[in-house]
Amino acid sequence: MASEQHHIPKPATPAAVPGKRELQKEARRVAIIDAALEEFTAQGFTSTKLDDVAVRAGIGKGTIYLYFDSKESLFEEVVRRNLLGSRELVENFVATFEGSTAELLTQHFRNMYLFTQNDKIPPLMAMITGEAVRFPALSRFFYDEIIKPSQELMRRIVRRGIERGEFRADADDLYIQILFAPVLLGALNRLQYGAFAPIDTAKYAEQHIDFILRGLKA
Amino acid sequence: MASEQHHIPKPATPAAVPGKRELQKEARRVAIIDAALEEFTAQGFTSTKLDDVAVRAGIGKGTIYLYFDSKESLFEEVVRRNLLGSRELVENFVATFEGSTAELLTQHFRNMYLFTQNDKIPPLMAMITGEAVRFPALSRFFYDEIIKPSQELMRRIVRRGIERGEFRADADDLYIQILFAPVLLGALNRLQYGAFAPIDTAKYAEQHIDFILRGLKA
DNA sequence: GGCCTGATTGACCCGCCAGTCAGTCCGCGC
DNA sequence: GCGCGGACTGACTGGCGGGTCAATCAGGCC
Repeated sequence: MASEQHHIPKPATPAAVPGKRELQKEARRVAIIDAALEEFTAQGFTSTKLDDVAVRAGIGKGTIYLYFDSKESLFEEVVRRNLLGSRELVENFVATFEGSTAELLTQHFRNMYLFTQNDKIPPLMAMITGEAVRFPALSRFFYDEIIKPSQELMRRIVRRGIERGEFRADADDLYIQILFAPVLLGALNRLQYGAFAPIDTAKYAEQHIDFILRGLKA
Repeated sequence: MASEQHHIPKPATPAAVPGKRELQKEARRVAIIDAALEEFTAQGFTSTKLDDVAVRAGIGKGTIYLYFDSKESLFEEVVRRNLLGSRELVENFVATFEGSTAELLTQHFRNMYLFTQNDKIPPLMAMITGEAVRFPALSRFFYDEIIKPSQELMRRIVRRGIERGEFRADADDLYIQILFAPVLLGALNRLQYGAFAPIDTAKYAEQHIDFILRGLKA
């Protein structure tokens, strides 16, 4: 604070030459988030010790605080990183699909099931559900970023089917959650009861898709 | 004891001192469980302080330990008390129903929706989901006592429909979760997103029931 | 009233852990 | 190779909360 910047040592083209430290920083950040995901999903938010996160990430605890303000903000970042993703990709797929809407719906649901097969996802969902009461802001974020767009996309598919005469017209105001629910619940069930009541996800998915098509057809 | 301030009991324990200690004990037990339910569902398991439970129950913290071994066993008892219940009643209703299976199914689902309308239930479900990782035994208990019987009952209804020629025969090996899921997810959704994305549960329920009947009919 | 016994209490103990910061390390520019 | 400054560390602190227990209270009985 004693001096204004009388000497700017910044070298040329900082973007082109990341430098060892720059690379390190992003790698650290990712390592912390990954480690935190592991710990949070295994222990739950409150029971997770930042010491354990640090050990898993191979760093000292203090370092976490160079990258994140608090345990809470780390948690939010974990959710953000792991759930936001392929939205554009999926929307594009739906927008450009050329076959029948039944096929589109089938493929779309298969994709969703594939997504929830990722081992990280169900524990994350469970955690968000469990912590929802104490993190209403997180619920809101989750709704705005994941749930709502997914519902809108699904609604678009249903409308497409109606317009083409494939689906019954009064499906237009159907609560989209009714279509979705088995995907999400299936994921949670696998997590909670999978050990002693295993589910054949492929069969489950096909039955579900078949069920939906029956329910929607004109 | 010179400066002993009279520790007149709180508003609790009015003049009513008719019964014996036995009655008092059961009442205390219930009071603790009720208070714990409130706190657990509002704060989550780990964040709930037994001091707060005690205050809410109008007793001292030490008293909780006269009735329960630990915070954990109190938690399990809360779940037990609030979710086990009307099983016989419901099974009897299904067993003796005389109308069409479509009517039976409709009524049964309406009952389930009614049950999940109880304000205690969704937070409890959310909590169980959230704590599942750390309490696998609770998951097991929950599955054996609630999920499995519910699924078996539903399966019986589906079979009844098939036998009477109302439902398609190949619905027999359908994953029952697919039918259930919207009920449970609806409850969780109301809890998590109800504040900013309200759901008309009655309409949701009717749409869901209609959807299921379409999916099942012969 | 006096006494016994079991119920109740809440101050206290103690381990735990989020968050801090003084000290150390090390890449980088010169 | 040298020293600056940012990156990193981990011992430490402060408070929190589960669980305990010595002290106290009160119902029941004579």
